[in-house]
Amino acid sequence: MEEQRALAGFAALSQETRLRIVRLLVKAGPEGMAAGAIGEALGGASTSRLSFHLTHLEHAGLIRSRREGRFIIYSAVFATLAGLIAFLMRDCCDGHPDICAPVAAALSCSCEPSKDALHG
Amino acid sequence: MEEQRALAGFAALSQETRLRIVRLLVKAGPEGMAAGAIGEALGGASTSRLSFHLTHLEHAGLIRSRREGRFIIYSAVFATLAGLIAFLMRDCCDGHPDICAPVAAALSCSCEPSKDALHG
DNA sequence: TCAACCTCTCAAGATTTGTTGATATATAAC
DNA sequence: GTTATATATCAACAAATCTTGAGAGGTTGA
Repeated sequence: MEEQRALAGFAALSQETRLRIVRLLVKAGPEGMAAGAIGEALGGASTSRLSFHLTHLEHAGLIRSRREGRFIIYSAVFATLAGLIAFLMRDCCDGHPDICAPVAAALSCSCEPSKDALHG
Repeated sequence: MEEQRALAGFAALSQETRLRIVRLLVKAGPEGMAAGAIGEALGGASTSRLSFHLTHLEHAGLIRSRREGRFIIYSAVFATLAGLIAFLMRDCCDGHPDICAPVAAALSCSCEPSKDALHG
């Protein structure tokens, strides 16, 4: 991932509504959610506001959309999330994995609900 | 990590100069770098501008500072980086690790220079 | 104490970003 | 084909953010 793309990604995640949308879609997985359902889960954002943020996120490559009948379904793009993390941590610690081990630990923890020390 | 802290973190990372500073300090490791050295590496940002962004990053908890004589040394706070990633990916995929595995792969790759598929 | 050095603070102006309300497009049902 | 549903677009205003330039705080060594 190049710098400009990473900047767009972090900027997209730096706004309350958008961060909530991404987290919602990360939980939802590949199936995704309809725009309306996202708006409901977020508790009543106006459609124009929601659309503004969804467009912003899609343009940043963090989410993607597909049409299903009247609905537009959004889902998280995990490759972009992975790219952001890799960009941030690339060449970390000058090749001393022990230093950034906690970062890796935090992530594997998220993927395995049983070890929930960091879930609270 | 709570939402407001995560938002502050992503906002801090969403600006070109600040993202470069963080990546520089991630590479530098716990030893860190003096403010002046950071400014030089970034290629001539004015001291007030540099100080503005360093303060912003420190306030977001992404970096920390210590004084050494005339110099102020900044270093990355890896726990905060870990927290951001964990916050973003928490409860991902409704408990199906296979879906977000690429994210974990991207990170472990960063920590082990030998597997450099994502380093280019 | 003085001079040199390193870094921070402040105020003003320019730029970017987010919200609102009205309107437009697309699909589905009758 | 008309109406209802779902979502996107646009323009205007409000608010947050970044840069610049001037100046001030500490620290060191003579």
